[in-house]
Amino acid sequence: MNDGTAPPRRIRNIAELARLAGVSAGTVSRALANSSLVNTETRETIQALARLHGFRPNQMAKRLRVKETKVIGIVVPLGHERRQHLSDPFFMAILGHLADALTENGYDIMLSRVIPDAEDWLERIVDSGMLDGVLLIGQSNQFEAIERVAAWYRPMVVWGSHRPGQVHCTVGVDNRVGGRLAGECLIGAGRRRLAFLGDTAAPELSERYLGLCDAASAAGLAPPIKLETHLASDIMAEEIAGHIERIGAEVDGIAAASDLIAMHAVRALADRGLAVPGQISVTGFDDLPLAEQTIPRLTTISQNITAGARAMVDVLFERIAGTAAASVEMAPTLIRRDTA
Amino acid sequence: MNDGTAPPRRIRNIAELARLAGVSAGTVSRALANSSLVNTETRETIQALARLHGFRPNQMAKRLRVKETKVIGIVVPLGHERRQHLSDPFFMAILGHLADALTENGYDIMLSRVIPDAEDWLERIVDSGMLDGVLLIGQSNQFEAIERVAAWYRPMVVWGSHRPGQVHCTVGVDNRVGGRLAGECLIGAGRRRLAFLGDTAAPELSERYLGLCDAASAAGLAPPIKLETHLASDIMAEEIAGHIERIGAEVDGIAAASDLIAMHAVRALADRGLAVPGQISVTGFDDLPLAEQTIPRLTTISQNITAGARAMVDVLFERIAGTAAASVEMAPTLIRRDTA
DNA sequence: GCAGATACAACAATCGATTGCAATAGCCTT
DNA sequence: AAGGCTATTGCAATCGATTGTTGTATCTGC
Repeated sequence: MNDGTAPPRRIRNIAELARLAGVSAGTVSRALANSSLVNTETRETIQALARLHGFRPNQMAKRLRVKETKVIGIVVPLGHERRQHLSDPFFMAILGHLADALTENGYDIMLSRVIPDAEDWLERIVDSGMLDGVLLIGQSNQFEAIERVAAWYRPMVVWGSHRPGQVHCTVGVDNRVGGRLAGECLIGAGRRRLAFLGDTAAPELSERYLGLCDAASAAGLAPPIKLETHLASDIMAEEIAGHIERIGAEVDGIAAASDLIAMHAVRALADRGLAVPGQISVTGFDDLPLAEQTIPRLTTISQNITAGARAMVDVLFERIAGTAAASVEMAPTLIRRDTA
Repeated sequence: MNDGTAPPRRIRNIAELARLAGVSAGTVSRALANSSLVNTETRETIQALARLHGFRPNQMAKRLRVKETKVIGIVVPLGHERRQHLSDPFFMAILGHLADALTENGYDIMLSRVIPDAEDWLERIVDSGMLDGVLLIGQSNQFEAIERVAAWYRPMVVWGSHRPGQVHCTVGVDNRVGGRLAGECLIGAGRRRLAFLGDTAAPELSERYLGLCDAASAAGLAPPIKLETHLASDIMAEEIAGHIERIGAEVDGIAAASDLIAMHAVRALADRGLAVPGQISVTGFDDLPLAEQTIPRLTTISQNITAGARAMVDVLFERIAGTAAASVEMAPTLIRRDTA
């Protein structure tokens, strides 16, 4: 009655609309699905009626019936990190790309940040009946749990490291090579006393450390110091500051486990009057868009997040379709900028 | 037969488990829900059986039946931005906090990044039957669409500006005051030729610009120049560089619409040999964790994202419960650091 | 004018759980 | 011993759609 458009009375289900249209529920369902089984005329009548009342079929019911939810779970396990780091820029970057790719293909996204305390956390997610597939961002320290589930659940792809013989399907860069690249860069810049800044509980990060060791030993240097750092950004800052304070002049080259850590390190070094790259060189890891905008610009190892996200989605779809698509391992590259 | 634990034969639904346990489906349902209606002994038998077979009831079916999905939609409308900016650090920061608060309360999160081309994009989300409530991050240029839906859909809370008389419920800072604070800071630093760097299509950002104008006119200055900038980070960089190139010496104070924009601006200024804050002052907006880690540290307007996210969730729950909770407007504060 | 094909729509089963109600058995009370 | 409780469990309806099967006009060709 308001502006020509008729009563905004809300319709709650197909049955009601069917009654209104004088047909059966089945016919309405087919009409809304644009099935050619229903007469063009009635089809249009019904669609018009639906539009008029702003009716949209309940997705929950539909999905229950057709056993396809069109929802993909994106899960971030925070095993070695009680504190949230959903706001970690790397995660955000990859999430953005995943969201793009999934949305394009008509899938919705269910986001879970999980603190794996319940032991069967992954089973619970995978088995909820709400998801057609799962993308795991990072292995954290949950390698076992992931393997266990991967043994019977196919549509799952994990961002992280690939260990020979593992069951679950991963997409990621060769972290060991990445670590080596960082080391070679530092050594090439004349640095001899190296340190690794990060948390080695996660396999990805531990591989990077090993790569750094490879480079050091190839150059005949002592194994790099390991400086543990949590990933939650608030404590990270002071932890890093503490490390820098402590190791000060003992170290002249820092390979950070991520760009974010590298940024904090550069900041902390500046606070203590240590010039980067004048006195100390620093490398990051990830090559986030941000890395190019800092002062000084970060020298870093590129993960090609865009391609990685795309690969994860492609592989996932293949697995949903039934193909047993294999893991993807990409080559990291060194991006040389200002800090090393 | 593998290690003492019995056959891993998978059970697909409650009926199957019921047959196995020799009881009816209803009893199994109650047993798994730990209802006191079922005998303690049988209850435990059933639970043990479920555990043994790794059975977990289908959530889709449950949720259809009880008409409560325990899922909240977090939606980012990209009306004035075709390109994705899910990776925008501000969005990521608030998403992290929202995820915490929702997960704590037993809710799952459905993430949608929407390009509102379909006209009824929001109706479609809200009406899908998949969500108990919706959190909208930013109004973009979709004020009308949001108002239209808010007229009949209660459990929705929007991060953004509150215009007098609007229907939909918002949580956010007073952006106009924030803009004024930025302006006053720049003027207090002796700057007289101001510019606003950002996209004024979104109401939040436009308010910030107006606040900046307030400050300028109060100080008897000419209205600040408006420099339009897209929010997608890849084009943002060159756009900002272009602006800086063009306006160079004409401007001595820049109020950026966000911390990210401010960072890019500082970077672009450095590239052109303009010292910050020596020759030009810059302010950001948001006070992301990052703002403290850049070199030089960003002077910025704080949004208190933590409190904001918490407030959004609180208000949303009240609205889900039926209370008509009102909008929340927080006061922004100036965080004085190095850039202005 | 009739067999057979065609087009359309109604009927009813199904997806997998939840839950009000009815039924049964065992126990207590008087 | 009969009536009344209580503790358990089974039965069946329900949530809201989808879809295979069946039924009935209408139409075609001969």
